[in-house]
Amino acid sequence: MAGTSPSQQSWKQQQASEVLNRLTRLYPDATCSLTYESPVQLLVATILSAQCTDERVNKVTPALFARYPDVAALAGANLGELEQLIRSTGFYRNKAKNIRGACQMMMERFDGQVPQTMDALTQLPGVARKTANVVLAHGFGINAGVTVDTHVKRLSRRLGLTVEDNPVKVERELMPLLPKADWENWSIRLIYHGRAVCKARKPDCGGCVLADLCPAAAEMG
DNA sequence: ATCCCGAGGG
DNA sequence: CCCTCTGGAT
Repeated sequence: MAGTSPSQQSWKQQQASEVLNRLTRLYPDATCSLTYESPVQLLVATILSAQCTDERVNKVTPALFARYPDVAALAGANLGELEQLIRSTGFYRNKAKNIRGACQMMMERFDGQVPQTMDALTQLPGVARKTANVVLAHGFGINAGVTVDTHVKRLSRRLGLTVEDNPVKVERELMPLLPKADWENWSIRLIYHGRAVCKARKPDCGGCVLADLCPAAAEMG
């Protein structure tokens, strides 16, 4: 909603800044934890990461990329074989169809390359803003938006920065709170912290460096 | 709002 | 059993 007062917005900016400062000290070397060697491999790994841990994605991608290493190979993949290679990541029928379909579209419309704009990337099947933001930021160094996955949404809500549930609305609220150069730093470190401390089910507020400034910490413990 | 979907934890 | 994991399309 557009009912945010200037003082509330100012508080959110300071909150976001302090959160990022502390998490940067805690996770100084945080990076994308998916294994890949090219933009298309990053795109495929990111599609596979939907509702699945990156650790599990990294278990299937070595064999997957050995068999289908690039856009052309993936565009011509046998669908059943592709499904079996990625089966353990879940949603494997949709993911296989989307991976092959995205690579076929890249062959036909994008010169066999992974496109480098939000508009083009989100035309690919199985690619919306979250996946596109990851590819743009880590594959090409382009800060197009804030990557909002399940962790970023959960922590941003707990920290009092948004009450939205829709990831696109969460992203729209987060973007003005941070300098563009910090957008991906924000997402990466919230993901790290969400995995290790601020877990969905049983958050470890007692061991959290953000507890004193987190509105949700008092209620949880 | 619902579906896709497997694996691991509690 | 239930919930969660770097979502997206219908």
